[in-house]
Amino acid sequence: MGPSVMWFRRDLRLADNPALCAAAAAGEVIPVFVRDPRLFSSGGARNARVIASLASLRDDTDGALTIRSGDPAKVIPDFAAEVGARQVHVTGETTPYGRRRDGRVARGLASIGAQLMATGSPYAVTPGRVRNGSGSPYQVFTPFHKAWKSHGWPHPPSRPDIVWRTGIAGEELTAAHGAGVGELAAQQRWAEFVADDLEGYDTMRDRPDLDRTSRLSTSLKLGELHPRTVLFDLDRHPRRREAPALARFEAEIAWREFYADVLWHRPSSSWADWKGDAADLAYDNDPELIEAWCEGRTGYPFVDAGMRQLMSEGWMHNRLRMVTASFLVKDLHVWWPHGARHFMARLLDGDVASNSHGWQWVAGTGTDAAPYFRIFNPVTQGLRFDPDGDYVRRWIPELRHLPGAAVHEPWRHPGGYDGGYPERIVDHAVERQVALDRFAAVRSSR
DNA sequence: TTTTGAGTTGTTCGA
DNA sequence: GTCGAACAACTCAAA
Repeated sequence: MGPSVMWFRRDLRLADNPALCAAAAAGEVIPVFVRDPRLFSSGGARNARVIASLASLRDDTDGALTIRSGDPAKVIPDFAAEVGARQVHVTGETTPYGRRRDGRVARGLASIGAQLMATGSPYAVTPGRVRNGSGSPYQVFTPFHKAWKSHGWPHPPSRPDIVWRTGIAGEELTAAHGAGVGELAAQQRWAEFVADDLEGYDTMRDRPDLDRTSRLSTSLKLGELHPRTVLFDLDRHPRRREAPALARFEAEIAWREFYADVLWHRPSSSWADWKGDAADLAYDNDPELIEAWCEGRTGYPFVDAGMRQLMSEGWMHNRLRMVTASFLVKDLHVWWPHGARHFMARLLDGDVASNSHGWQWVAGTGTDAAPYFRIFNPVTQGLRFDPDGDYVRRWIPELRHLPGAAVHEPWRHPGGYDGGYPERIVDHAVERQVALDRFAAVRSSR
């Protein structure tokens, strides 16, 4: 039997990797990663993060990981022919682009007498598998969650003995190893989170000032860690005292799986309204307001702090993702894909399913969407979830001279603008009413 | 087929 | 300052 190719994509790990097990079972393994210009064109920080993870994976494969660039539909069949492999193993892909791409790759391979072998997926339960009593996909989270849980998932496979074939020519990795990046770092981060931050997660997760989330989103996105591994560990966690925290973390994983399932059934919902009845809502899409939002100078400290964290870290706390998204959609009257695109360009953990459907939830166009009257007040949210103002001061130097919660309302404090912080670009109370009126107009026209 | 209960994350107003 | 009600109906899922 000849060698087989293991084409890594959203599964940059060796542990709990059924596709890699399948490749190893067939004999010698040649690992490859393809830099697809379609996915590598935007966002320098994201590329750097992927490249750092690849450097780690290359070490873990005894240097065997080969890097190629180009359209996978050409690169992969060429590579298979070059190394004499009849099988290319992958983790199944579920995103709209990934599915189209894999279809083209499979046809390219077939034309040279080779096969694309898909095993598993980046999810505990492969999207499309969870169905309701009448065989339809779920459109509401809670029943999905219940069914998803009872569907169950297999025991994580143990790491196979792999014979890597080294010495295949490829491209150099242009970035140095990133500290704290890669499969081992993700496993360590998960273990640390369970040990230090899981207790109280159910309530603390909402506090951006305390920073008590797992910070595993990018590792899950890149597949340095598989959610099945996480769920398996949670199931076996001994401490009953932490039951609410365990349940909450599991539910967050379930949300990720739910949105992947929703997107799988409706690929167009990545950039179009899932629920069409908001399509005739009047949006302003004012470029100047959008730019102010992107750059974190709306004059609402909590919103701006979130946007600046995104700019600086390529990550934003979940509470801020909701608050900033609500502000763009409800206060600035911007159609959600404008915001979703910006998030995707900046977020290291940017995942089309979670991102688009998180935005649609806020905008009221998605599955199980927030009621139209649920409009976040950026000041109230700041006072509630950043009560001492520490998060705002961390990201907005212009407000560091204000003590405590005063940073949330510089307009109420003498000298509040002495640091050069901008005035509010809109009046929340006014724009909230505008948003409500526009929803009412759509309703009455139906 | 019909019915029934329920649905992530909020805000404001008035008693 | 605290608390409950109103903000709308609609659709989904399951019995």
